[in-house]
Amino acid sequence: MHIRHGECPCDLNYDGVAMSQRYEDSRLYRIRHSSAHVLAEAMLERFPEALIAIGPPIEDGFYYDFSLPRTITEEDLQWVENRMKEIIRANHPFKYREVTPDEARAQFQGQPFKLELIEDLVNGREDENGNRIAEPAAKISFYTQDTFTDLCRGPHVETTSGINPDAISITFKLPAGAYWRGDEKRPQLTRIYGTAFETKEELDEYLHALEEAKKRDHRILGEKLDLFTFSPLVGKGLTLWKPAGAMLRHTLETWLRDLLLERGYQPVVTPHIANLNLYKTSGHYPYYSSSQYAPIQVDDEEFMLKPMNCPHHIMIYKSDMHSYRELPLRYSEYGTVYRYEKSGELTGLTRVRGFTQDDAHIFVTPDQLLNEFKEVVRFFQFVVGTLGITEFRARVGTRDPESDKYVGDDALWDGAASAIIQACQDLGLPHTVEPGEAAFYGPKLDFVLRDVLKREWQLGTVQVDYNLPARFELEYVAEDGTRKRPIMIHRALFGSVERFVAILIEHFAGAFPAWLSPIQALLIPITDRHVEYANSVADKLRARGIRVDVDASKNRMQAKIAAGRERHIPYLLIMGDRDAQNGTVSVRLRTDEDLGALPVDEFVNMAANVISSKSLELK
RNA sequence: GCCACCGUAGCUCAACGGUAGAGCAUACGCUUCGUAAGCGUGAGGUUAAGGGUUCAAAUCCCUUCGGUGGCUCCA
Repeated sequence: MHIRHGECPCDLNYDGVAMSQRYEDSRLYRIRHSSAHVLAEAMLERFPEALIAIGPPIEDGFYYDFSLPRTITEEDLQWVENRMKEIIRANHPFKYREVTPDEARAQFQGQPFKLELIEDLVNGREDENGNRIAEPAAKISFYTQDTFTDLCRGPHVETTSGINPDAISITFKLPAGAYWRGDEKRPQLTRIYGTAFETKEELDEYLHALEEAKKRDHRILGEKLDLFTFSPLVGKGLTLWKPAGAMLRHTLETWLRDLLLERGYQPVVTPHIANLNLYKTSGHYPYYSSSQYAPIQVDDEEFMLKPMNCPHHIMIYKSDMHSYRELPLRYSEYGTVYRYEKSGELTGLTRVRGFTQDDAHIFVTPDQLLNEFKEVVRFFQFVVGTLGITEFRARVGTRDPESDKYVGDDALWDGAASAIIQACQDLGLPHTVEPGEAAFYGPKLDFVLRDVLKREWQLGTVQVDYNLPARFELEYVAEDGTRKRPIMIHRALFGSVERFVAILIEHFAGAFPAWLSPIQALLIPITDRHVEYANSVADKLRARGIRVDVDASKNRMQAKIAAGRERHIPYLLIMGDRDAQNGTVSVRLRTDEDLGALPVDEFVNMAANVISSKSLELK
């Protein structure tokens, strides 16, 4: 099945460690599933005309979708939550019953969504959770509690008192719109989210964790740390990087650029617009046209803002004759691209309309494909490993066999997909295979990370492509003198610099490792008469490449320390008379550890060492 | 794009039909202090924009713009 964010935590095995018990088999799962039924019962009391759709457990809770006669209000929600608790306390059993299709149809007269589900079960199309089923369902079953009966396979708790009325909430999250069966062409329903735990303490803990998570949201920290901003006058989804954010970004880019050079990548640079014909040749137009900005008319030609860098790199490849001896040929570029994302899809730095990919395209012979692919995966592992990021999952995106949005013939697709799966197996990389997640030109391996609100975002990607080389008629001269077609690997490790920075901000909660911190040391002269000494120390640190700020304000030292802590600056260097006399700085770490007075050179050596080693520690 | 909610000073928020306020930040003055925020004064807002209702609108209604939570779609 498709795993969408917020659903099915069972497979979300971020660190590859097998979970001791599957979520679906847990008591908590049954509690949440049962809570969804109670929610539906209470909602039907509040809105007797409501149409009911589906209500599954999800990670962290459950939901139920309704078609309502009017907009639901906060008062409605509160009423329903209170009513749910009453129903729970009445201790109604959940009664299971198998029924015939006709009984099912009769039960749900006037409930068109349920009737559609019944027909799909009877005809073997989809089950009630939207999963494809090959055969007609063996049986149709109901669960009934109190006055409410639902089409359902279970499992449930024995009676409603299996749910703790003090450990449920449907008011913690606003209702949302959701399309029937996830199809934007079908009716939009009102989705009520709820959560349930076994104890009130667990619920409170969950709600508290949610509040804490919001504090490390990259949008909040981006404002607080002066990293980036947006302006409606510039345009939504178009990031303005402030000096501190640009410094962070620059540091990341420089680091990766050096790593690329070490690994035999060659830099290339390409423009931000191109003739529409380029994208017609590549197939990006029209396959991708819904996410592209409208063409720009220039004289009698049409140009388009660059939505991806691949065709440009291909034209560089095509500008020369290549020998097999040159391959793998690796072109890399920080390529800024522009994509028209629907307005409701934009989110902070994770989803924007203009972003920079750490893009590269590698041209290989068939023999080289597997090994080169594995090298890219190892490269990704090295990059995130350096940052201490271990929580990600690998997703092999293959073609959806029922969709027509893919180019190229089946044999090539299958060959490419099996190469990717082979590479994962060779590397011992746990992965899921998900149909429908491929690029239009080929299957791919994506590295998916979660933000602080547990939403999934694709970052690094490695894609195998036989199609664009064919469309552009790419060639290399083989050992035997014949012309052969290279295979392309599209790859990005950060994915986009914007999204990667967002994930980093949240991962570190704004307290970046020293080497990434926009300001690495804050110099705090205790009084005005120490400013001169602070400036001389600052010069020494800058000479060793350490990024410093001198707080020469008239604030008290304590206030300067507080400000430095707020900014999560790794090293706070306090200096007063004693330090000026002895040539020392009093070092206080971001962690509040006090290292006492150190000779300036000693501190510089320590800090420079931490920075150059990209250590996650501060000493 | 769709459903819902929201938009008050640079930031975080208050006032919720009756003349727009606080803290932080900023400017100026006082203070010159040894490890989590010294004191004072000033400046800063046609309450996102436009329209409507009302004797009176930040507050109620409509439109547009922007944001948030979802859905859809994606790096």
